Order: sequence, then C-alpha cells, then structure tokens
Amino acid sequence: MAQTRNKFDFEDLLDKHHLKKTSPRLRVLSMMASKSTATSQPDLESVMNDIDRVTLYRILNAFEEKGIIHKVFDLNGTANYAMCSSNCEEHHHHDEHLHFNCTMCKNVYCLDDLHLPPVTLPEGFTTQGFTLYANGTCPKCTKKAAATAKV
Amino acid sequence: MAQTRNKFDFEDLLDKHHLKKTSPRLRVLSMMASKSTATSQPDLESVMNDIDRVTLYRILNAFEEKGIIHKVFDLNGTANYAMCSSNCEEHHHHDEHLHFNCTMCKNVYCLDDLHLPPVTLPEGFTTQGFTLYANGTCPKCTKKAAATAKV
DNA sequence: ATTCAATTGCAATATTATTGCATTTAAAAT
DNA sequence: ATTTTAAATGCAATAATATTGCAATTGAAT
Repeated sequence: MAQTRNKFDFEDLLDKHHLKKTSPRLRVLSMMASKSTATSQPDLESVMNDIDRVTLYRILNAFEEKGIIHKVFDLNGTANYAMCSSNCEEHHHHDEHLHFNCTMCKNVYCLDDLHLPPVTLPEGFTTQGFTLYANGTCPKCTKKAAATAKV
Repeated sequence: MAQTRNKFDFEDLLDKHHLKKTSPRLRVLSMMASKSTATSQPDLESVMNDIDRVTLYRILNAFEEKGIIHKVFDLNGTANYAMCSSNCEEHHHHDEHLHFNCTMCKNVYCLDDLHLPPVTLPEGFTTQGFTLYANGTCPKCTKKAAATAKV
C-alpha cells in the first residue's frame, strides 16, 4: 500500500537533499507516492505532459542520485521509478527486494517485505547486490481475468 | 565456459527452426556462442558493422521467438543476448538462472548452474518465472583491479 | 527588494528502434 | 542444372527515445 504523504513531507524531502521545491518536482513526487506500484517513464510523461520531457529526465536523474527514488527496468527494458524506502542512501540504493512485473498491466510492484534467500556465487564473483524479478499476473489482473471469464 | 560448437551445429540449429542459413545469421550465432557472457546489442552492432542494423534487429527477434537465444536487460537497461540452454522452447524461455552484471566491464554472465531458492509471493500474485540479477565485479575484473593496485 | 544560483523550457542534435519496399539469396520444384 | 518461389537482406524514410547548450524563469539567500 502506498504510504500516505502530504505536501509537507515532499517539501521536507526536497529540503533535506538541497533541492529546490519546484512545482514539477512536487508533482512528480506526489504522483509516485500515490501509487502502490512503480511508475514507468512513459506513464510519467503522458500524465505530466505539460512538464517538459527534458525536465522530467533531469528530475528523475536528480531524485535517483539523491536516493529519493530508485529506477528499475521492467522485463521489457522500460525504466520504472519508485519511491525509495527510508533506508536508501545517496548513491547507494537498497532495492534488493522483489520486483514483480505483471505481464498484463505491465505494472511493476516493489515487494519490499520479501527479502531474498541467500545465494552463493561461484568463485571469483563478488557482488554489491541482488535484484529478483518475477513476472506473472498481479492480483488486480487476476480478478479482472476471472470476471471476464465468467461472462 | 562457452560450449564448443562448429559451423554445422549452427546450420542444424537454423534448419531445426525452419530458418534459412544465411551468412549474417551464422555469424551472429558463432559470435554469441564463442563468448562465455551474453553479448550486448551495441557490441553486436559494432562488431558486425557490415550487417545492416535493421537486419540485426530482425535476426535477434527471430532467434528469440524461436527460443534460440534469450534476451536479458542489464542493469542499465541495455539488451543483451545469450544462447539458450537446450531446454528452451519456442515462446517459452527457461532463463531462470542468475544474471550477473559486472559493473566494471558491463558483461552479463548467465550462471546456469545457480538456481534460485524458492520464494513465496504474497497472496494474489501468480508467477510465470523468476529472474535473479546480481551486480558486482566479475573474476576477470577482480584480477585486473588487483594487478593495477600492485603497481 | 535585490541578487544569485538552481531549475526549467525550448531548440537542436544524437541515439535507438520500426516500417515499407526493392533487391538478393537460399531452398524447393522442375 | 535451371527455374521458381518465398524468405531474408539492405536501403531509405520515419518514429521514438535520450542528450546537450543556452536563454528565460524561479526559489531561496542576502
């Protein structure tokens, strides 16, 4: 479930990272925070079509560098962005949770609670982090499919 | 280690999938099979710069559809391609192994032997498959780093 | 209120991907 | 072996996506 955040949370967040509180930035933040899934770059663009494409790129990059959001490519290679959980630090993301990519609605769910079982790598490989992806059908689409099947 | 394959293996492979044995296709296959890592689209393009870009796209798509290769996006969102292990079927890939993405050389290693520990998804999610990514330093780059550090 | 630096938006450019079509090539048929 | 046919390639055009430079604007500090 998306955390409930208000305007002031976002302003504080920007302050904390020495970013100016501008309207495009606040809008991007509130859009992302309102959703339970990650938001794809195309979606952001079409919803915020009055914000310049380039500005959007720059906002997303800035947020990512500051550790406010994290970027995750879905299984089709499109970039998706989601708010970082509190323990993300600048330049060092902790998004080692499960990314569930629904093949029907394309949404990417960040399932924070699910942590990965430990994996041992072959000799010589050292790792900074893991990311687990799953693809399949999300609850919403499962329901939808069941509903249409009944008709 | 890359399997040793010869020209005839590739011709058989194409035959099996009712694809004509053309020179561009055979070259793509032999390039991919000669490497122990997946090959990025940019690399393919620059090495095979005499093959038309469009042709390359079409070859890769055809191979992927037939289950000859699989496509994996590295952590920067660039497409990488690797030969499928024998148990890939058309339209249904079995690439549920670990994809190790080296942050130094950018190479993607398909570590087939490493299978994933079972993961239980939250209620409502049904999955078709998992993909585990790791990023870090591969054996080659670790050696390289050690060598330069000594100097 | 004024100043200054950060941020935005626009224009231009670069990179990456897709589509249509004429030409070529591999395989099938004769 | 030659001809025929369908598949595959390469080129040109276009679309979609990403990046860079710069002038105008805006938020925050003075």
